[in-house]
Amino acid sequence: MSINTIFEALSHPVRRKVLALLKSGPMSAGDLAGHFDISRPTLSVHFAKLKEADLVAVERQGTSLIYHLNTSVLEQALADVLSLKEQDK
Amino acid sequence: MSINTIFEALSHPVRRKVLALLKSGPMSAGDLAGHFDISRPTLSVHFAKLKEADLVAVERQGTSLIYHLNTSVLEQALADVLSLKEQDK
DNA sequence: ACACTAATTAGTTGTTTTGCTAATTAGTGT
DNA sequence: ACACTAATTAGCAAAACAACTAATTAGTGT
Repeated sequence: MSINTIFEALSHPVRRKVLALLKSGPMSAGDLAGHFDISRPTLSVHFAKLKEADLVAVERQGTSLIYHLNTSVLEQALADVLSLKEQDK
Repeated sequence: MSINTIFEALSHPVRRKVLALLKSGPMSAGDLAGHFDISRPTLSVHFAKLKEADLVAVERQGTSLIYHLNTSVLEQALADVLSLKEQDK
């Protein structure tokens, strides 16, 4: 998992807000969508980027997809920034 | 200083590398340029974004511009992410 | 004033990202 | 099998970003 992927994921306000919302606990895509003014498909692409960076995990619950914050990945990324290391360029 | 500006600044690998280089101490634009394969004007724009986010400070020394890492701003930004707050959207 | 060096700003171009609507996949219930 | 709900993927247009070259600004020395 490249630190670039993580920073790319963190670079958009909507995606950071998603993480902030998930901090209080897992939520379905639909519940998350309720907090934004953008279309569901657009939001879905944001979810995909967070997933690609491994910042969130998904689990299906019936017809819903439940998103969880992957706290450890986020914290590791930040620790890396504090020491300002770059695994790759 | 918006957290969005800071994240936008942190989102590019070149800009993160600049911060990493400045971690060992202040450097001139020219010295920094020696560490990259991109043109000076392009790099200059990267510097401007770091400055806009207040992640670095600049000081003129003769004909050179010396860049300093603004450690406290960086650390505050990361602390904010750890708590995942968003000052603005 | 002129030349020289350091660095930035301006203008342009190609690429990447974002966001939309439409279409598709997946699961549940009848 | 069909309808219904949840969410994603596909395809496309608009906006934002990054890179280049050329031109400009700023400082130093002659």
